[in-house]
Amino acid sequence: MARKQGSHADITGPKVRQAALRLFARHGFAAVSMRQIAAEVGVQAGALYLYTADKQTLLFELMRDHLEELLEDWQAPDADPVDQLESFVRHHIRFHLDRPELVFIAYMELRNLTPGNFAIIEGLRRDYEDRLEAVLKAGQASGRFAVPDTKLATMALIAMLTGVTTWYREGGRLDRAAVEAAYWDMVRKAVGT
Amino acid sequence: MARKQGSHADITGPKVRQAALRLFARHGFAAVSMRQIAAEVGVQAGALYLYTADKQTLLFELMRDHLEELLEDWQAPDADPVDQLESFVRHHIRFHLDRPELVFIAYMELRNLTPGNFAIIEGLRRDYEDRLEAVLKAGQASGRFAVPDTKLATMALIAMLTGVTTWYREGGRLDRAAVEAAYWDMVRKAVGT
DNA sequence: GGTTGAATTGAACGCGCGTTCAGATAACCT
DNA sequence: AGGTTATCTGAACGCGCGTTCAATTCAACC
Repeated sequence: MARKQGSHADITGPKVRQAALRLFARHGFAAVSMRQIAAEVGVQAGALYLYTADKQTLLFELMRDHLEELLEDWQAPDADPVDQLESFVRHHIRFHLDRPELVFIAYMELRNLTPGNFAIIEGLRRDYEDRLEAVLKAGQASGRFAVPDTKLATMALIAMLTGVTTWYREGGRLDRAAVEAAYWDMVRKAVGT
Repeated sequence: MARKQGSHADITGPKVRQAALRLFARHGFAAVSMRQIAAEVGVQAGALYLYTADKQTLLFELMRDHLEELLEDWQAPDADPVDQLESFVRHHIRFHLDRPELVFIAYMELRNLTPGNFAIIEGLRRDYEDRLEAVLKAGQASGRFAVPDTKLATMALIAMLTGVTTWYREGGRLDRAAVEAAYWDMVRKAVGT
């Protein structure tokens, strides 16, 4: 059987990535087989290789696309460092709460990347960290912030904010606006502003 | 060959756990085989089953022992909430920097636990979170702290502090004392004290 | 020095893995 | 209607997996 209705490639391709995303996030890259992904898509395992070179590439492209979208989606606004920081915090929380599975994979499956792919992903991640550090440095220089060390503060704040995905549940005690506000309150104080 | 020198059980047992710890942390539970662990110990795969019921139990006991040690190692001092919080922060950083591999496993391999084992580990983790939240609640009640939400603040602070293991390297730009001090400074400010 | 038993080997079990590829199928084009 | 081509199947490849267990080895004991 093939070509049952319209062009299947435009449908199956995204389905493969979506199934891989779901399964990798739930069970981990190494614990998921190509046959499981194929079953989720509704296809035999061999057909997956029309849409990805191999399993490793499937993982790598999920992570790369995620980080590239993250980088595209936020630019520091032309404002003072405090407003820039608030913008960063609110965007980070929104973006991450919208993509819990991608966030999970991008942080957990680094060690399953080949060295070459790892270097690329790590570079993208560092670009993102540098964006935040630039804001902190600007604020520190202008005397608006008082952080003990901008690099350490960058890592500390990103870890704190990203952690929201580990506990936040839709429909829980706090809604997104409350979560955003609470994190921003803590970040604001932590940097001494 | 057997019993080459003294009692081997006392030596091989810990070696098995150590090898599993190292390999699970480096490559992930699902990506490590019993044969790899055995090779690291210097033994055939079958011999591992003298020291563990199965691979799952090996993972579970590493995580359980780690969390139980964490819980045993810190009790809130009889002091005001600010000092309790400082004690918690400094202990958390020290304890985690001393055991980066266990920390990594305990946070990353949760999804590879069977449901029963997962429930036990999650219970231990919640006990630890409750310790911090109790401090925050006490500080909030006495007016020393001003956090937006004690549960959210608990999760935010633990995520921030645990993140230290992802970037800290021995012999790097900052030593442990500086790291401890910097995190405490940010935590102190974040809770509004 | 013979016996015991803890410690380990090494082979075996059935199974699923990632990946390849020749062949089948069905939608499209002329 | 017939040919073309994108899409997918299904079988096959060699390999390593977690786990079991009879047989073996050798330090310790009598």
